[in-house]
Amino acid sequence: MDVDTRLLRYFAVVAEEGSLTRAAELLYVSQPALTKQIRRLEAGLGVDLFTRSRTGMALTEPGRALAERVPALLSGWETALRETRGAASRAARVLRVGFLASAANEATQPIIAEFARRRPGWRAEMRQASWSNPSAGLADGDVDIALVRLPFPGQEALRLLPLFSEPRRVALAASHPLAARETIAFRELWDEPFVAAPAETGRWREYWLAADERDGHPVRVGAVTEHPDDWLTAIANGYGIALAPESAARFYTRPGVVYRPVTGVGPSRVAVAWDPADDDNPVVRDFVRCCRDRHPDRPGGPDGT
Amino acid sequence: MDVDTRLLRYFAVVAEEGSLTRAAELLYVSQPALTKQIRRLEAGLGVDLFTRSRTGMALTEPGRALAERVPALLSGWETALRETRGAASRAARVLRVGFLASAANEATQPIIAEFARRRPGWRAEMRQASWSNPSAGLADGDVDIALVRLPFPGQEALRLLPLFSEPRRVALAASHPLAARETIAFRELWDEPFVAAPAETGRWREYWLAADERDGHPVRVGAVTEHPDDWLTAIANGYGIALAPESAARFYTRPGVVYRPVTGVGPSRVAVAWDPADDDNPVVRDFVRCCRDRHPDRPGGPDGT
DNA sequence: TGCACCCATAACCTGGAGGCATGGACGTCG
DNA sequence: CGACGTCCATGCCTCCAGGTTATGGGTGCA
Repeated sequence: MDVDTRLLRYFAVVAEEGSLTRAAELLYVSQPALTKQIRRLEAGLGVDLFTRSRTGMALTEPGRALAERVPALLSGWETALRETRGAASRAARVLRVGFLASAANEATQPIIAEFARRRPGWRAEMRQASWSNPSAGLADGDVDIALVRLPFPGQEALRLLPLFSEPRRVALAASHPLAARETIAFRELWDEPFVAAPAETGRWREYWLAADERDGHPVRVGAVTEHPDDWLTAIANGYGIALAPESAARFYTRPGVVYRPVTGVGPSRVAVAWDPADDDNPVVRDFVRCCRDRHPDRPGGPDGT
Repeated sequence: MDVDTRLLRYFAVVAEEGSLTRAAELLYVSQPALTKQIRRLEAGLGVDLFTRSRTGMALTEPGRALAERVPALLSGWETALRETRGAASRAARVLRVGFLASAANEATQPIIAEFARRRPGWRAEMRQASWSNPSAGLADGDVDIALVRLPFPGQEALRLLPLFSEPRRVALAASHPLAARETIAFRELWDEPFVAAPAETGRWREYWLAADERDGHPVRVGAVTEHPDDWLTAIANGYGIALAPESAARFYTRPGVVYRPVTGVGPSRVAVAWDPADDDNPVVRDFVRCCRDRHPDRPGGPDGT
């Protein structure tokens, strides 16, 4: 009997949630579609996987047996997928470089240029990640190397080479009362609503909300965004304010959004990160060397191309 | 990205064969269908898996990476499938008993009856296997225990308890010249065409062609059959003759087919077989005990129900 | 030059997977 | 006790994926 990994994912979620309705929401499909799929799976196996009741779906004994195996199958496929794509980019002499919007800013261009010089024939494929993905795809194996901002969850499992740090500023709507100020102390912002990263980014989100610099004062979240565009829009619309690296003031400008120096929060550190499995990968090593050689020692001064 | 195991199987065969045309034949689909599927896989992965040429399909480097992983994924799924079905039959108190057409014949009924006595609440689900499957589904995990005829390929990996042996006879068309004879010496049959089992059954097929009792004389195969019905038809139509256990003369009769004693070939041995992993399975042990207790010591004498 | 062998493409058909609306069982609460 | 809420199942519709046959287009070989 053949199955689709999608079907296995569906099954796994239903098994986990114990409810078709809830699982359907998580999976972004309609409940009848899930009903049909699960029944199809059961029919194909010739086995009842769940006992239905008003309280939901409970795994049967054979259902439990299947549920034990499915995660390994799915992650096996994910691994195969990653390996295949990794092999493809190696074969094509492409280094997949993930970066967070606003990660390296001015530093990026010289690093890429240096890499092109050091590795003729190779191409660095730049992939911008959304803020829901603070490792910029490295944790998922989608890229070979990444330019990131520390700290982020999962960084312990990666190699990290810090490149530089830069002060953080606060971005706020031009119409905001504090926008008139030259400099702002962070504690003045404790009660402001913030534009935050998605919740699943954990420590990363905390860091940009400066949760550690609030003396336990709770955070107000006015909006959640994943991309610079939404972020700027949310700030311009006054949904909230946000901390941002100094270089964002040069890279992400928009009428109605201003950046102001802020005291009382630490700087942001930029690093290059890679998978320990690539420690011996000469292309990755070269890229890291490019980063070390080429990161601007003075984070100011955009240098064009 | 989601995939179907079917797609992975397709890919594996194309990778193995190095040719869409040949793979399509093996998979019983049309060549354009395979073309489309493989291209779809490549598109989904965003990776070229093969280089096409007039000589066929050669794996690329990433294609090779995928091909290395796929067998493990497929067998992982097969395992999950078996475990789930096994759990289902345990939960339903069903012992899946595989048997070859004509394996135990008269012995089967008393064994089942004894099992019902010894394990009230349990049910023995009898599954007749075709002759392309001499382990009666045990090798594939489709059944928990099997009544088989020795020898067959793969028996070394199983537990076997021989139950009894019975002489072999020859089945031939009533119109066959030798049908008039009371007894036939096997060497008289060396040049006769035989009705054989499918080639993939290896040693099992050999045994029923009595390849060892021919002094190297080559076998003529007149027809290949998988089921008793085809087998009887082939013999009645004169496509060939065949060896059969003595009990087949009682169980598989048809106008135009006669059975005659034959000298010069060894007897056939019936055994009960199970997976070593089930050595401690009390239900399997019970069934084995039923076999030991209940097999007819005198293979003759049909005893009805 | 014509053929044989591959793979790709085109046109068409069917079934499966999705969506929406609704039904039916059952507990809960006013 | 009846109205409602919460599940999962069903019916109907649409659309796409996967299959088929027929055909095209390279390329080596006789």
